[in-house]
Amino acid sequence: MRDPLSRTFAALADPTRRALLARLSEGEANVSDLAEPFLQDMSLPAVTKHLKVLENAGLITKGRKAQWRPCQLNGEPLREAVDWMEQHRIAWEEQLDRLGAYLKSKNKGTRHGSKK
Amino acid sequence: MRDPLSRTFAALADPTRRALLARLSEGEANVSDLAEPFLQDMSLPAVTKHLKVLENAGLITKGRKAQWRPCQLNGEPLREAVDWMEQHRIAWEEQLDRLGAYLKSKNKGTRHGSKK
DNA sequence: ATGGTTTTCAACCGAAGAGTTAATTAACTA
DNA sequence: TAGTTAATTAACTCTTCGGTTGAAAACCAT
Repeated sequence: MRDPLSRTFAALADPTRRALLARLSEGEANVSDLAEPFLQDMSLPAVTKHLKVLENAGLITKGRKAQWRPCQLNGEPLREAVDWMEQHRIAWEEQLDRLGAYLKSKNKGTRHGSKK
Repeated sequence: MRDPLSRTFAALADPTRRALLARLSEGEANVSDLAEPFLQDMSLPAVTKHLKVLENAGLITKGRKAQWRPCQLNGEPLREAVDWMEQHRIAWEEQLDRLGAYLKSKNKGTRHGSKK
């Protein structure tokens, strides 16, 4: 079994699941509501499985109202994933900045980039 | 073949690959440098494959210097992925805000939550 | 040319993913 | 009780993933 961050990213690595999340970011919805746009492409059990993946990743929670399962988005895992990415993306940008500063300082003493 | 966003998330859904990226966010490194911490857990070709996945996702670029392949992080796909996530995470938080506002307004007229 | 490094390629294997259909569960409704 | 709707489970197929080992490629140094 995988660590939470891996499960989050794996869950996001599928366009159908991202579309489900996008739909849920507009508000709660039942399984059949969520499935409706996909039923020409895949079966209902396929959607159920996708929702299970999202649930296992903690990205959604499923309630119960009679025979319906109202699903809600849960943003917390998203925040953690964003945090991980930002941390390294920012480090990457700092590298670029240092490179830029280096190239600048290299041309400082020696006028317009004359060699040596 | 998959869309770029899916490839990015899929590439991030593995702890080895995230560790490789973390290492690269501190600066450029060769394949064998990158592989070194993992060689007790897996073979060198396994690391090569992971790097290939990262490269195909556009998260790293590989240069060549003699027989070495200096790898660099590329943060752009990270930014796109973060954008996608933030967009929906924020929508989710606005839901919470609306819910909070609703609960607040519900208790406005009727003193301390008396029921009807 | 020979030999040593660094890295990749090829072929294979088992496990996990994403889909199917058919059957089942769980709740409501007449 | 019988029927309907919503959703899940089971069993199966096919593909992709993550790893292996062994060989090959590419480059440098003697």
